[in-house]
Amino acid sequence: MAKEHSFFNDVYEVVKLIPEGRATSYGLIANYLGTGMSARMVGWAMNAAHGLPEVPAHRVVNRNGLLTGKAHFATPTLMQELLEQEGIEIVKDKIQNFKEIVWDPMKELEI
DNA sequence: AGAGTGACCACAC
DNA sequence: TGTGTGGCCACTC
Repeated sequence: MAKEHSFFNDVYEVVKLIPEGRATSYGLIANYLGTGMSARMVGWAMNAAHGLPEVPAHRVVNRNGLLTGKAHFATPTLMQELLEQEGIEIVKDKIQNFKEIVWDPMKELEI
């Protein structure tokens, strides 16, 4: 454990910065962190983020805006519920206006 | 130390 | 929601 400067920590920091009503994708985070970071690693980090309530993993979806990780939440519907609560429209586990609500750290944080 | 796996992404068919 | 394959890096056995 000893978090130190693991990759996960960086991912968590970015995810925590995601504003309400917005969402981002694994690839965007990976692209933002760059450095050998791959989208799979972001997913892996999220897997470790399971016990971190401070990390809104429900705001992280795949590039299509599809809630691929919903199965990993407490309940399969929890992810959608949380997102809808923030005003995000979801149909069939997919964010409708994803490209409009997407929060790209590379643009928002401007490296 | 080699192989398998993963909450992905991009490309080809 | 099309399906299949390769690639990416870290972790586990």
